[in-house]
Amino acid sequence: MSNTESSVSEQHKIRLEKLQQLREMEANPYPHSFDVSHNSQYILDHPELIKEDEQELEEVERVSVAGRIMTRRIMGKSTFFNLQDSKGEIQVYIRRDDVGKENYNKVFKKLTDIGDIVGIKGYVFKTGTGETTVYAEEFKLLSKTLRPIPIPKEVETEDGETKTYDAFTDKEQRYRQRYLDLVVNPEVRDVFQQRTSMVQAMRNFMNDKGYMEVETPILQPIYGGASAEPFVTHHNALDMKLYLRIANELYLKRLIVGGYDGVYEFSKDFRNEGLSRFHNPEFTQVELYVAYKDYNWMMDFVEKMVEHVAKALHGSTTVQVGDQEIDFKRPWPRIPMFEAIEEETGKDLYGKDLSELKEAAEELNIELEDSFGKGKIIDEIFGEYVEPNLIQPTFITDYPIEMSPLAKKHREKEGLVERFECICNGKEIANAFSELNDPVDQRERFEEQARLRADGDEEAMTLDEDFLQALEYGMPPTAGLGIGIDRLAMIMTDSESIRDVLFFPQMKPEK
RNA sequence: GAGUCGGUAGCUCAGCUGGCAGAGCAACGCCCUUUUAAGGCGUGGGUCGUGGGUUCGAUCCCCACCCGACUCACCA
Repeated sequence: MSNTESSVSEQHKIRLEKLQQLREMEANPYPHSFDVSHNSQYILDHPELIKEDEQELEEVERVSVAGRIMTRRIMGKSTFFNLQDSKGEIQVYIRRDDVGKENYNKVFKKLTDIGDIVGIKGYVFKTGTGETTVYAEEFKLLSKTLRPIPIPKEVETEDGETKTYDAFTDKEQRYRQRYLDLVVNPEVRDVFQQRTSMVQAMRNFMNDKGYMEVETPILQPIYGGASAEPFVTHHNALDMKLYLRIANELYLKRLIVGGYDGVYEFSKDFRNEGLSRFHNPEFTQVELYVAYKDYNWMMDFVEKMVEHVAKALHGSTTVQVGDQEIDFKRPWPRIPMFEAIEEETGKDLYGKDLSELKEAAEELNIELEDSFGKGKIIDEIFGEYVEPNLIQPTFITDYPIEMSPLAKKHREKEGLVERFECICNGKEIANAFSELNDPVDQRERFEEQARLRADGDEEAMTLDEDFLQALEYGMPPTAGLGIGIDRLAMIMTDSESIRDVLFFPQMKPEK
């Protein structure tokens, strides 16, 4: 929307005029700073700040608060309004005779609007109805808003419930103008606070173990580490094609070759695929690689870390997600993939060849494409019959080798690799292997991927010669892990859509 | 990509069978010094998502398109 005369709303025009008037009376509508001494939450939590009736004014501690005017009740020469800061809301009482006639009548009453950001200095008292309130001795406009903010009204009903009127609910508007969503919907601020707490809990957990947080390239000449369609870009000076990473696995493993015992990275990854309530083109994963460990050790680690996260966020191992209660208390069940499939479908697919798998898939009404190999067919059956039923956190272990070109062969079971996924609420939240460190085997796996690509599988991995070279210099036995941060955040915050845990989800432009 | 539903004032929403565009809050003017959806009296505010069509006349009916939500299919 442009600010041309014809397109601004009536209310916008009125505020532009108010801004002009403020400038003419030399009341700066955008001053440079304001000393804030207290926040709303602190004041409400500290009743000793409240002025007692018998107390002299000089003895009372002064507070200065700042924030946005949310509601206003003007009663002539005095006014109550609610001020919202980063921690919550507090009521302010302001009187003409305390803050000055011009300041009150003109600047505050005439030229200040709901939504404007103001600073207040004064003391804390309790009103006749018992509400802790800041009594304003000084009032200062800190930022004049030009657009009306869609502030909802709240009222407490007789049975003590809070009823909200005119809530800002339009999802499209909320996603496009997240800043307004955050101003107006406190539960949205909570969700993002929890997301940040979750990441911090994980970071602390890994730091406590002595693992090192690192940064690896986002722009990669060869994309790898996952099966996905990449975004492509171009470097002008080098005149070369570059890809936005779809994963950072191969770089972190190079660092394990380099001698670190444990490295991890919270990484934005990019996949050029469809959008849905579980998929955003850019999303966050944490990947962790630990030397001298295997996937059994990693299962223990994941259980401990996620249990720790649940406790850090909710003070308990249980989390309410929709109408399900999910309990992250360890240990979690560990079920080999083929056993899980047999349990749900009655079919034992272990050791079956391609034509037998195709037959089984048809009996199970799975639609197949010609390019599907053994791994893909098994994955389809698993995704259809098993995954959606796994609500409580569960490790599915020992995947077919065809699905996992970077995982080490199983030490006992032919045709399988030492890989697990953690499924929770019907979705994968973690994926891990005993990492393949045999450079000869790894080269063969890449070559197999090349054959799959030639047969039409566009997501098959590309051979990364430099990575192979790194393995040829020797990588210790290593356990590797990836956890989908957005997915885990959805579970931990009981959010139905990935858009609700991303500040700025991908949207089409409005026009 | 397919299906369903939606887009009307700053916000939340009505709008009948096609006949001058409505409400509450917000805004504007006046009154009001312990209110809390404060209150009282009064006033203004609209590209009805966009573009066509039918019609004397379209927010309403028809066609196309844009944007979104949800469901389904592929990827985490």
